[in-house]
Amino acid sequence: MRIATFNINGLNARLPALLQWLEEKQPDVACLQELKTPHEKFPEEAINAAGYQAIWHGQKSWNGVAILVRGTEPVVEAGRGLAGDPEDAQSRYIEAAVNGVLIACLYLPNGNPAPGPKFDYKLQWMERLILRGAELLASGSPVVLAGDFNVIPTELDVYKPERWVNDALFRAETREAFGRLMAQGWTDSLRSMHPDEKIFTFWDYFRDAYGRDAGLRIDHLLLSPSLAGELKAAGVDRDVRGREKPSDHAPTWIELDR
DNA sequence: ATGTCGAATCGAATTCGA
Repeated sequence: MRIATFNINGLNARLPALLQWLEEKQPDVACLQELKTPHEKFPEEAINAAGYQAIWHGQKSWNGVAILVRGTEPVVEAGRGLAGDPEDAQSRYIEAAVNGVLIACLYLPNGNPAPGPKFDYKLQWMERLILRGAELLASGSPVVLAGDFNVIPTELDVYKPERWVNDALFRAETREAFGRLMAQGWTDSLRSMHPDEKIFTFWDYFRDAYGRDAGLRIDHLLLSPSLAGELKAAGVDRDVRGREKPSDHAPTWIELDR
């Protein structure tokens, strides 16, 4: 079973790129973030024609998440939205059960500029995710937390750490909260398969960041303890970032033995 | 500070968020 996460940065603008990648890689599950489209403008027919069923949580202009599943099996929906703040109108979280695995697709807030209200929102959102993570682990179900976490976990995950120490993606508060999530027992699948490699999943559009390989590793697939032993491979489809009209993220994937 | 995208707007350029 192959599960991928891909911040698409505008689903309708990027639909040809998405369809090409799905056709090439045929992941069993694809978690998408930054759809930037309202619910009713989701390109469901094109995605169905590509062989995928989808559930999504859209929003006008910003955010938006979706889970695509290959084949004819309907997606069993577990929920939209992250509990803990009834005032939160941003579409950043969706869960689905696929082949016995609970898949959570998330788009964690960027949080810049920091400090400030956007950073506060990010940290509060992380606390809510930590609570949901504990619930999911307590359920005993196999779980994958997949998405754009907007968190650079360590210095190995950024091309030039000293430039990012005050950025919301790398600040001490952010890494501390991410560390508390990980301490629940999650496995960082990319890092566990490649302990010492510099691996990036995002390259800014500015200043030819991709050409200079000035990237970040901020897209993650975290595995519950019950799934960690099933991890067979993990990687990044880097070349997708180098194509025409690319997203600023590359698809990131794992292969599970199931 | 810079730079570049996508989406939306009392639009044909500007803003917002990233």
